[in-house]
Amino acid sequence: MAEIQKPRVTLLDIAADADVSRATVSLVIRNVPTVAEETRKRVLRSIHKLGYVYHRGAASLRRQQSHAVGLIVSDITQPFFAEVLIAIDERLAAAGIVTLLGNSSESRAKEERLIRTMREFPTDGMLICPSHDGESPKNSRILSSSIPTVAFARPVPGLDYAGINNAHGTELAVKHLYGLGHRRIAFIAGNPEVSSGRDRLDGYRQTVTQLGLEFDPLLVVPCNPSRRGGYDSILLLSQLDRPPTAACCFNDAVALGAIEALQHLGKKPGADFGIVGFNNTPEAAQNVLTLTTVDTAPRQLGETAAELLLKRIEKPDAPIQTVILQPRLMVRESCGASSYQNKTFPIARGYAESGPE
Amino acid sequence: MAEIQKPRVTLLDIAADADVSRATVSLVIRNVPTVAEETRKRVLRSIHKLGYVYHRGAASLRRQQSHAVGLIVSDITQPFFAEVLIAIDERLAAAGIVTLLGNSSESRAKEERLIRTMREFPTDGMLICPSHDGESPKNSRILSSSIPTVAFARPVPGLDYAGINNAHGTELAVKHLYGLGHRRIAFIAGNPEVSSGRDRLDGYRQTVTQLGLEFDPLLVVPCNPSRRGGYDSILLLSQLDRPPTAACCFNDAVALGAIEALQHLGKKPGADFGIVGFNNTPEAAQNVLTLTTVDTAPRQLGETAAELLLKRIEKPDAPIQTVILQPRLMVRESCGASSYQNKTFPIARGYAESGPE
DNA sequence: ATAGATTAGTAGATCGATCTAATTTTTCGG
DNA sequence: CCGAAAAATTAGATCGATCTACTAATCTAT
Repeated sequence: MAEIQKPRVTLLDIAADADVSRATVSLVIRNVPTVAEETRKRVLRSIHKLGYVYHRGAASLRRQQSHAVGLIVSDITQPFFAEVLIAIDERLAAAGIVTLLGNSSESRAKEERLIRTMREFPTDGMLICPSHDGESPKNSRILSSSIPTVAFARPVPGLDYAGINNAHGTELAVKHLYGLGHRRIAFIAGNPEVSSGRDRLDGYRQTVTQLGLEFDPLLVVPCNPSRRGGYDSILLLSQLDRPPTAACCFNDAVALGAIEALQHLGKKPGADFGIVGFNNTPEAAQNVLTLTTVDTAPRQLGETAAELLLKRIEKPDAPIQTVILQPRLMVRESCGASSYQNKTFPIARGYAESGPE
Repeated sequence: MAEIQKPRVTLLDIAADADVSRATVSLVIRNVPTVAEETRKRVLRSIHKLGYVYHRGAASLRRQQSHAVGLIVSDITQPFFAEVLIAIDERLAAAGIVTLLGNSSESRAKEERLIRTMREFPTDGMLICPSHDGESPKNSRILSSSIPTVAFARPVPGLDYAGINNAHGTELAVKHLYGLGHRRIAFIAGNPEVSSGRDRLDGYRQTVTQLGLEFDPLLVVPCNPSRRGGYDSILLLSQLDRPPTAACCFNDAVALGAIEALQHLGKKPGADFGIVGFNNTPEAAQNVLTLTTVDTAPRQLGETAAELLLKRIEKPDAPIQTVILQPRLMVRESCGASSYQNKTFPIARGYAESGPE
């Protein structure tokens, strides 16, 4: 069944078949209007007949642009980044650009290797979410030294940047809880050493102060940014002399872990205790007690980043741009808006709807 | 600060600087041993001095191979696929191959577009997890018609295939539950129309029969393969005249939803009711009640797929190969091995460990 | 010392598409 | 029907690295 390795069909083959020159075929392919309608049709027929496949590589070499960009993400297994990535890919595909993906796994060494590979490819530009310690000057030098590059989710000095207003996110969360009557609000902080964690903590601290509440360091619990981290943090907080009545969480996974811990302690999340998540990942809506969370609009972030890159490629010398997206609060059940205690139980649905496998 | 767009440094520039020919520089770059040590050093010095960046595109054109392969995945947001993808990427990177990622979002149209783009690029081969209806003859014709291609996770007739033994996975799960004394075991089935769902259901049915248990269609509940689906399915099952005492689940998300529902109904999962998941995603271990689950070893799957592709590229005419990985059972708490009711509570850990953001 | 083998280095063609500059063909006013 | 302008087409150079085939230099062995 395996066909014999036939050599690639090239412009020259088409040209011979359609009885025109290589150049004319190229014009037809690129839809240049100076070709007579009749020859155009003849060429197209030959292209179809011989099963011609365009060779981007060759075109890139001559044109000095590849219509490919590199995309380096720090951890592809995170739902937030997966969404960003999809949005970037879709936006760039719409502009006729192919995306080369690299996953740095938060490793600086891998990141460097990826950057090198992508420069060699060569790509017309790069999108990067730097690995944790990405703010070192050494890295930014490497980045800015060559092709158009845009940072997203985590800023890099000297590069265009698309990010979200993390501080505003926690501000929304805290104010929401305050509005529901909570006066002791914990912050389950994740890792406050990465830029997103730092900014979210800042937002928490400032808002608490602004609302005239006491800023109590005991209410700030750093944790592993996972379900387990959220679970453990609630246990810790419950042992305080003056325990909190609500918590805003570093991300949705932490929030879901927190909910689990509360249930375990016999508390009713939503009714007895308010929980706000961060990111609005799909599981926030799928959870049985749906999660009130800060929607960081990953798809919009991806689209924005892609657009910044397209602009930068077009005008390499334009001044550096920073776009910060404002998150919104998604109010659901985990703060008591409508507790699941009163909810009618759903009936099992069929499997027609798609979802994770 | 923006440097002036300087034209690319090429072999010719290096050659001029090191006072040798283009060809010699090329030999040095490719580490061909026929170059005298002294000239080699001189050339390397010039390369470093002028900041030369290798141009893969140009090399690919001449060599007729790109050292790039396409990777098309049906849904990158799923943790299982994200893991597979990382493993593939790492294995190929070790072989000096760059991966072009495409996400088809389970859409046939996108998949076709991606295949075309990757053929144009051109890539030396492709790895594909076909979108749901990927077993149609039309698709397989497109795939097999040109470059070396390997399917993974979902088979495509006529292509090399790396997959997991889904039927054996549910067999392990059912037998484990049987061994613990369960005699009415439900199967929360996800979507039995995709190949993985169908195979898992087959494994369930055969094992149940083999063990001499009654195959009761009421115990098979198709559902949305999400937490919500698992939750709803347990509610449905609990209303049966003769409810089950255990369930094996289509995947970990379903299993976690099921656990949530059991807790909600006042049952103690692990003690009163056995639950087995599928895939061994990170959340299975991170859950408070750790999940007994079928480990499908996504990283190993990825590695295997990558290796199949490397072999296929090397020998395009070798007979088609299929590698099926045998899953293993990860015994944790959700079947009563050691119920979390007796577990000491963990103390909150610091944020030194890395984890999802 | 010299033929023959080995080692080191190079000129020039080549991969496939595109660009430039030129040529051929067509159109059309007078 | 001529000649100029416009339209359609093309030859040949080019992008950057690699390959083939060849030359030049050095080394052996008799």
